[in-house]
Amino acid sequence: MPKTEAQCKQMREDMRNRILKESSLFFAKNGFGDTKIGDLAKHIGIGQGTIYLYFDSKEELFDEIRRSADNEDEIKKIKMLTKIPLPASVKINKLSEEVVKRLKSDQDYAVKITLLTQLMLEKEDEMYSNGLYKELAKIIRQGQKEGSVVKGDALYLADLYWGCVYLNALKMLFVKGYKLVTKDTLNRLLEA
Amino acid sequence: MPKTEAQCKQMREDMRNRILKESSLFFAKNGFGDTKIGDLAKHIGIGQGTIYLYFDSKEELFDEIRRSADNEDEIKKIKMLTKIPLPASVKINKLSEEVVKRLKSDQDYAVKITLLTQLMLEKEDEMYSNGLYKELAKIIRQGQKEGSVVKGDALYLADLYWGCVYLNALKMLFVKGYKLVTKDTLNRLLEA
Amino acid sequence: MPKTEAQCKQMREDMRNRILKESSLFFAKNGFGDTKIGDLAKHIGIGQGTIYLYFDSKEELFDEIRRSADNEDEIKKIKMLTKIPLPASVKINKLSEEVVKRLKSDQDYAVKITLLTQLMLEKEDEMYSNGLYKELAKIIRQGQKEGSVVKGDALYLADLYWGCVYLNALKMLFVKGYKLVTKDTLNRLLEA
Amino acid sequence: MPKTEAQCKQMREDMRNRILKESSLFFAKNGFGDTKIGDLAKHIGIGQGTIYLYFDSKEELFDEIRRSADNEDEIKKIKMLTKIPLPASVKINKLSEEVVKRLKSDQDYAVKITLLTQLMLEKEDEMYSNGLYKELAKIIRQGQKEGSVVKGDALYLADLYWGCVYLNALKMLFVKGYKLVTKDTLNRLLEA
DNA sequence: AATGAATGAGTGTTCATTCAT
DNA sequence: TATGAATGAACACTCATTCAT
Repeated sequence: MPKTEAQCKQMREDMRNRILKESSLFFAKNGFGDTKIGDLAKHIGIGQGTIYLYFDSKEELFDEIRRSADNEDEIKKIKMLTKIPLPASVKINKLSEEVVKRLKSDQDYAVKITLLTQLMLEKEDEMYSNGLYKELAKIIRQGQKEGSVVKGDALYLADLYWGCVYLNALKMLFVKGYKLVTKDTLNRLLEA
Repeated sequence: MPKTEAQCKQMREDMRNRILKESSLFFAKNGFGDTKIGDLAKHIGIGQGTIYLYFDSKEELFDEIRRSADNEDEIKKIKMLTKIPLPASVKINKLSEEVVKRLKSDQDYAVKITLLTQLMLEKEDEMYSNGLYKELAKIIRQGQKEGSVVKGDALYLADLYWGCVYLNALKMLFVKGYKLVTKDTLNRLLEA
Repeated sequence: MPKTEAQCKQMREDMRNRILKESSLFFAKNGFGDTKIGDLAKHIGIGQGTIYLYFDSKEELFDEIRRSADNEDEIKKIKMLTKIPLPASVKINKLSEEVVKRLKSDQDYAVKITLLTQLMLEKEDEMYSNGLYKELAKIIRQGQKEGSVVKGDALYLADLYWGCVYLNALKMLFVKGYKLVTKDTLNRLLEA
Repeated sequence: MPKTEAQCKQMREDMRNRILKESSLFFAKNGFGDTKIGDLAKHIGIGQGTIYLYFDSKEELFDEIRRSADNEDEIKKIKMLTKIPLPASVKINKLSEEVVKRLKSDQDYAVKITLLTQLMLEKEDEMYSNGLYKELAKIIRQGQKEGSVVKGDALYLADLYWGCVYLNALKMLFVKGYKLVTKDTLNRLLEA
């Protein structure tokens, strides 16, 4: 008799997450067309067929990865930051600190940022309606009132900031020993 | 009516350039794997076979496009700028002005920047030895001596600057009606 | 410059029909699951890819074959026979004669009958509402009034008749040198 | 509580027969290629692996099923009928009666007949040397001498008779609520 | 003994490349 | 020279079979 049902479910969940996690790096680096299921399976260390036990098709796997990159966790975090009664300059510093720390320590974060941005680029017109953009723009506007943030369209500045983050995420994935952006440089993008 | 040999040669050259030009947009946007020869031909408005009269393979076409993106023209321009006896702040302003103007008016320029950066990302360790980086770094060092440019590793700052340019190129290709970076914002990336 | 558009269209139509015709024998004999696209292509003498220039998938090809087996030509023929003012016995004799003649000379006819019947079997409840059944049933009822056809439910008798035709079609495909049913035997299935 | 060896053996035998019985319907309806081991297991209500505890491969299972369909029981029965000193018309009537009764009451019989016929069709040239054909042919010849059976090649008439039985078996499997052939109709196929 | 997740050989499908016209 | 139908190698996907539990 095999494992208990709970164990079984757990194992399935684990494998599914493993595939998602390992695949996301591939897709982020190579895109859809240049990612071969065979390479993917070999890299994960499983049989090709196994992937199809958890996902209906390569496309579904890709979509699922993008969907999980597009989840709300990041947005929630920055939303919370927005609401706390602090000067914008402190909020921005906290944000930059967090971003740099995670980019440095967590490859998954870099992957997520990369996929998120690529997704945004393809959705064209939705770019400025993205949650991250909108929340950061709020802080920027607060900072502009407080005089700590440079003048200019808030979404334009948010785009500058997140763009820089994206590029650093991308380069963390591609360039071995990349010299990551510093908290101060990120802050300076917005500082008055 | 048989054309003269010169006319013939010209026509061949024209078609070859047309294919290069039209393809580069596709490759810049979709990458290698997601660009299909069939789609390419349809977009250019020629038969699939025609492409193979001018290029041996998809790979050769891709390489040729990257090679032509990687040519020395841009580097020469900025090299000349480096050598002129002017304050660094003026040089940087001229560079930013030129970059913004061309990004705005010339899609080919955006394509070129995009391909160039993607090429660089794949060559990993060569990143900081790229000509554009090195030339801009010289100006940055000059500016740091003159006190007009922010402190910090010159290549790190050059990376920040060109990264921002790359992102704007990318978004010009993807996002319809994208609000391009201004000369002043670019300058501010380096300003003390 | 390639052929004229009309020629092109004709060639495409020819190839499509060739694939349909050659495939139908395979599908009729082996069913869907035991028919391999590779074998099919080899048998037709074309590349595997060619099939996909004319049909979206193996399934679509299969469906198309069944659809073309299910067309109305046969039903129209027998419908015409139904309407002619003749004794039922003569009509039945004409029908049997025609069927036997075609089974003998035309493998495509045997394939058609085979596919048609298999299709009917899968549609379960529609069996007796099939056109061939209904038209033959009319003649049978006429014959029963005239006293030339055996008593009993007309559709039941039509089923007996067409079943026998189906089996002979099937055996023509499978058994080399099969001794085909005679016109007289077919007639006798219905004779009083 | 460990069972006795005999119990164990019995259980194995039971499961094996269960698999054989349940599978035969699938194979008879769908053929080899369209029968998936996964579907089979699900239908039987056991794990896929279990099938492989009783059979070495899908092919072996299929062969075993055909072999058990091809066993001699049926032939023995009709052989006995052949030998009894009765008029052919009575023998035929008994046979038809038996066949109709079993088709009506016993799905396994329909499956058996179906598989048997399909097996025969694939063996091409052995068709007329099949035991059922040969035994029925003997009765037919007896009947022709006695004047109760229609003239014509005995094997040809046997083929007509068994073909009709096969079709009814097939339709019992496929068509819900199929109106089975009657004893009288079967008899009439051979009657003078 | 029974299970069903994992496997990979085999099959279906795509697409870069060739070639007859 | 230009075309697009044809090709087959490469890739996506399925399913018979294995195996850890």
